[in-house]
Amino acid sequence: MPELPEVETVRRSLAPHLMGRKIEEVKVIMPKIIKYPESQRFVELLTGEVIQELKRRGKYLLFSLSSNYIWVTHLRMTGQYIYTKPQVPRDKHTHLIFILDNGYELRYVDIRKFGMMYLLRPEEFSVAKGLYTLGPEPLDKDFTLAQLKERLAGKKRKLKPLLLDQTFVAGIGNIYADEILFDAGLHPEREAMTLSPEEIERLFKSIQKILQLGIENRGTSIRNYVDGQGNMGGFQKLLKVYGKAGSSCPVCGQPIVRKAVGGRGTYFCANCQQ
DNA sequence: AATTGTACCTGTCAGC
DNA sequence: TGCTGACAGGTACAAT
Repeated sequence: MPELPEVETVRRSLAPHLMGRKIEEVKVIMPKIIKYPESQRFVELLTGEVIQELKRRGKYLLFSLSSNYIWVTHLRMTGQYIYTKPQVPRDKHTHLIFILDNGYELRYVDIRKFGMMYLLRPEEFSVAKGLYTLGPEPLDKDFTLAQLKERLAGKKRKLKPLLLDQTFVAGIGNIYADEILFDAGLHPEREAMTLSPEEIERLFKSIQKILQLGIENRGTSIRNYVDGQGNMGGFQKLLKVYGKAGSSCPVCGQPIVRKAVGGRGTYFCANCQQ
């Protein structure tokens, strides 16, 4: 489900409620969500910890704790964190519950159970391989046009799979990849090394613009996504190509097409995107 | 080394 | 009404 703008929205919606909160109890209903350490150890270590800060890196949420441990979560397709009062009925896909010291609890809900959690010391970071190998953060100052140019050079790969590769750039998923490529006027099957300097600049600007717009609109809710308070996002109203096969391109009026590219459903305008 | 395919799960929707 | 298959905001790991 959640890509960079959704994870950032979850972070922002939870941070004010969780900062300084002590975790009084951890209830594990579905141990397989916990990847490391073993679930009993995870519970022992997390119980009594105080949440200091809530950070994001790519699509990962990072809770820094009062000890030097970091609680790492990836929501994958359908993971949600819900901050709520205990008396509110639980969704049947609630897999972990974190009881807080202020009468609230944080629930981890995940229909497809693809999500994962780790509790790591800084020197153990490589245990979460995907986090360890993450590429540059696209909205950070150190993500530059020159850097993108360099990373694209000599790459024969198609743009769509490249944007989805988290070691290339962190945080872009299937929705935003399609919206970025439409905004940049670039075909999802273009080989990366064939881009002109002017096209690379368009891609660079569209990556930042579309992700920023996604955050400003509190993410995209098509199926399951909600933030930490259970609120839907608004960016689904602004999508131009994703999920719009058969409707007309907002720029030229030609029909939007759907095609599998690198195994993922891909939407684009074959006229505007070359 | 770099791609591509497959597995992990549950739910929904279209077509018969 | 079922049933069946395709598809879904993702990535780890195996196989080429």
